[in-house]
Amino acid sequence: MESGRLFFDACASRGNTNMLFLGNTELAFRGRSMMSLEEASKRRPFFTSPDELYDEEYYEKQMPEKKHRLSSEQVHLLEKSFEEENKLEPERKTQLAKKLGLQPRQVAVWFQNRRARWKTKQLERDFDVLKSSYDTLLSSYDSLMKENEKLKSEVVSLNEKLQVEAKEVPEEPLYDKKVDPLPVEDIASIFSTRVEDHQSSGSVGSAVVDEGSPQLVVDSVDSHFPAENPGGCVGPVERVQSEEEDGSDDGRSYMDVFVVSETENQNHEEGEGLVWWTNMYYVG
DNA sequence: TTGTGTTTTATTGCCTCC
DNA sequence: GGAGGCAATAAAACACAA
Repeated sequence: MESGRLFFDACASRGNTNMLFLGNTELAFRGRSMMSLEEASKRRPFFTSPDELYDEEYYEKQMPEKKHRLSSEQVHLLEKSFEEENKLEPERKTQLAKKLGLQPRQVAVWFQNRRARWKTKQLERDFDVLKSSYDTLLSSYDSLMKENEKLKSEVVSLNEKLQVEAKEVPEEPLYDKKVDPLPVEDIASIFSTRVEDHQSSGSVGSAVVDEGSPQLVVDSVDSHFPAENPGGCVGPVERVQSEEEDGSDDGRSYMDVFVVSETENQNHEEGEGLVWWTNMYYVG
């Protein structure tokens, strides 16, 4: 009784004028109603005031059935039908309604609610998939970051080692040496001289140049000087190797030179020359 | 028993399609 | 303009812990 009262109150409070409670028949109509207002009022008189509803006898006769749940068989059949097709054509709707002993409207409402539930579940599934994908990405991002940190610390450690080693070599680093670079033309003249295949003279990778003048021999074994591009500056380094020092007895004076390339297409930072070291010696 | 949270049934209002 | 779908919502029914 109380629930029925509440039901009426709720409908009234919501201004629900579209509902009629006629005995055991609940009629919902709103444009596409199952039964017109005229038809309904022919069958049962519409109650005139809520007070009438408190009369026990009247209430039992007039009030609508409580919301009832569908039986498990009905739900099972509806579920089976939903699996086949989640939309309901009018023909299928009436067939199902007949089969289940329900109003076609109830079948339609059941499908509608079922679709809403399916959609909610689908959203949950999509969320799970996305979350899993996000977690995987996050995990690989984390490991990349760790790897990055590890590599950075390796760089730092190697730099420290380099600094320690730098202290052990000559106090004045070679690359700080101030030299008067030879003009490019002079270098070009040096390297434009005839270059013999040093292999023929027994010294692998070396070349003897211009037999007439003091000969500059480029020892290509230690050289990283590109033979096809001798542009740049050449400067002597203090070390002049004597015959005694290296134990050789070829009658030649040795000197180390370094070459600073000014070539545009070299791979070096702006303002820095790319330095090639080479061992040269004059043939005296 | 009762309070509370969840599920199910149903309504309402809006929108789209024909 | 009617039919039907959908989102939002109400309310009954149900489940369950305290």
